[in-house]
Amino acid sequence: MITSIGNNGRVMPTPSSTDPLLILSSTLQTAFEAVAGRAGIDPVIRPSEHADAQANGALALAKELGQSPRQVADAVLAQCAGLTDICSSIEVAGPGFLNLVFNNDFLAGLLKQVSDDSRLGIGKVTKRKVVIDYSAPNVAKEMHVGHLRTTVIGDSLVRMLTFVGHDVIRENHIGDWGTPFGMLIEHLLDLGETKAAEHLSLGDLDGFYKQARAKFDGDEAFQDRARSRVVLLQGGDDETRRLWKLLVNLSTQHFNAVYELLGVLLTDNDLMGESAYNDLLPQVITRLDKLGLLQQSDGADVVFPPGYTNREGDPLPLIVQKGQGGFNYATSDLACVIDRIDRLNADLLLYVVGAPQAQHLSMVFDVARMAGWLNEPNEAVHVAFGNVLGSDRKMMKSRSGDPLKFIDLVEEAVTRADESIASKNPNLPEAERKVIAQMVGIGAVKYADLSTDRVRDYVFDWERMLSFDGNTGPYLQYAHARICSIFRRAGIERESVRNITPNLVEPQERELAIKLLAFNAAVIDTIDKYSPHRLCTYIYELATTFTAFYEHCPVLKAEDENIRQSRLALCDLTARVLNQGLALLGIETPEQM
RNA sequence: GCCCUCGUAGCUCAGCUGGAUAGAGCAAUGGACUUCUAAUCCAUCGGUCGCAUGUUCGAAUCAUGCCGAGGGCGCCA
Repeated sequence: MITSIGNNGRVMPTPSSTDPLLILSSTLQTAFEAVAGRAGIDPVIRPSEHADAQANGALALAKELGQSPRQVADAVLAQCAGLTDICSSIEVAGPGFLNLVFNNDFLAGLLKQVSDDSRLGIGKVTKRKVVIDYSAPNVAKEMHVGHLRTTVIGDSLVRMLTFVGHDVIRENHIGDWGTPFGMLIEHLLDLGETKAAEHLSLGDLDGFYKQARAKFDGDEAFQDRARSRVVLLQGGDDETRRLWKLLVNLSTQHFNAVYELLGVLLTDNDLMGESAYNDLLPQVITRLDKLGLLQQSDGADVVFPPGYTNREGDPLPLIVQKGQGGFNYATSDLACVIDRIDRLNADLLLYVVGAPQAQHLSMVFDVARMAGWLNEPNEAVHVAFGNVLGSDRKMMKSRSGDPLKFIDLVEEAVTRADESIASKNPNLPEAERKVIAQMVGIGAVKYADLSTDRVRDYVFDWERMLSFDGNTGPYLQYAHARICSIFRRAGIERESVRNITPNLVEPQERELAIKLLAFNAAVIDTIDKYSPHRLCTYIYELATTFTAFYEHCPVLKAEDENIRQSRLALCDLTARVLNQGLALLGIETPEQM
């Protein structure tokens, strides 16, 4: 099954789609075009509160045709005689809307198609080579809540992009280079390698960093040592490189432990730290110079991309080589663009980086375009996210006060989940409960982060994150667990009901069917905007629609065997979509909780 | 001073490719459990969609200007 995306990023309907709204859209388009007497009319199909769907196209077309919207709607309706296999009812309503009610057999047939499809109706898209830059913790620094966002959002985008058929390259651009390493290496030497290794392997990266920083700030002799150590490091001195590598390895071990605990896909193979681009940096300058883009400003080498100004209203430069001759992050970000496009042949570069970097990245992309390194159809996108705020609504900065350590956060979430499960389901053996608590606790943390619009600031709240009510991970997992429980209790294999075409009678059954068939659209929309919260909203709506069905439509106690079989099929498909949807967010679904 | 993002119910958030009466959850109130796991469901309560003007048949959604919050603005990354 192929769902193609047009160059406007929107989904174009294809006959093989299992999305009833798409099918309706392409079918009604013909009717609208017949009335308009020209091609390219959008019927403007939307979900509706007054019917299963509504077509708003008549209102827009009325002016062009010099008729009233209701006249246009009536004319379109007259063209829809052949639609009876899709819609059981079409009527004109209000100022000129077409209210459409789907034929039950049509919906049931689509459900069967989705059920027969291991991809649950999610089509593959035209393949692109995508490089996604996310997580990016700093060596010898603790991962904190800020890293949580980029890591969790990036991981979920990786899963979705891969699933729809893109070739995805993960890059973890760790901060493993630059001036702080002078002081870090000198501090390592002061402590002694063995003691430093013990210190760092305990995961107390911040303590190590702070000690080094304190010495640097208060001790001039140490400052001198640190500065000359940086020179040695950048000059490629063997012993210095060895010590540097030691620091990097100890840190990445810690990162890997966190990634594994979180169930994030990043591994050592994805490491592409700043140091990896070191050899490319001089080239960036020479190439910009050859292109005539390089200018001198206050002793630094800079490029002036148009459209940026500083406080005084003067053109704002992107500094690519400092007055002292050193490179900075602009240089290395430009090297990244070159490397990702030239060496990796990527055509889409995603940067899951905090919103405060917007101007910097925008300038880097502009300079890359000016230099001809980034051309259509290749594109770079800043997948920006907002700050993590405390309950006081102030930014949670690692500097000020006590930073919330990543690992402590996850452990507390798991502990709380464990306590909840123990109290709600005391018969569950402890070993099983521990496994489930891990899924629930970590799922809660991830879902809390993913379920709000990423560009907005995010209020970090223990209570809400771990609450088992409302739009939370545990609620969704619970809906899934309840379905599994039905099958477990009845001793029925899930696979055994997959040859059944459901019979949709009750309103809750129809609602559930329509929601299930919207999965593909939700995933495509989520990817189109790089906004996981859209998928979260869909899954939450699916779960609430399911629980309404669950309350109103008895499954195992259904009045006859056909209804029972039909409802079992609906349950199974719902569980599969919940499971797949949450999997695309990087969240696991326990079978009981 | 300039630029960017955000402003929706008491709280936390959806909705923003313009469509009918703006939706959830939490909190508050009232119901439904010898259960297909009540970690749930149903109902009630709660909103000048920051303000104003404009575009349009139609604006929470688009444009412009204000107000408020946060962020960014030359050698940290």
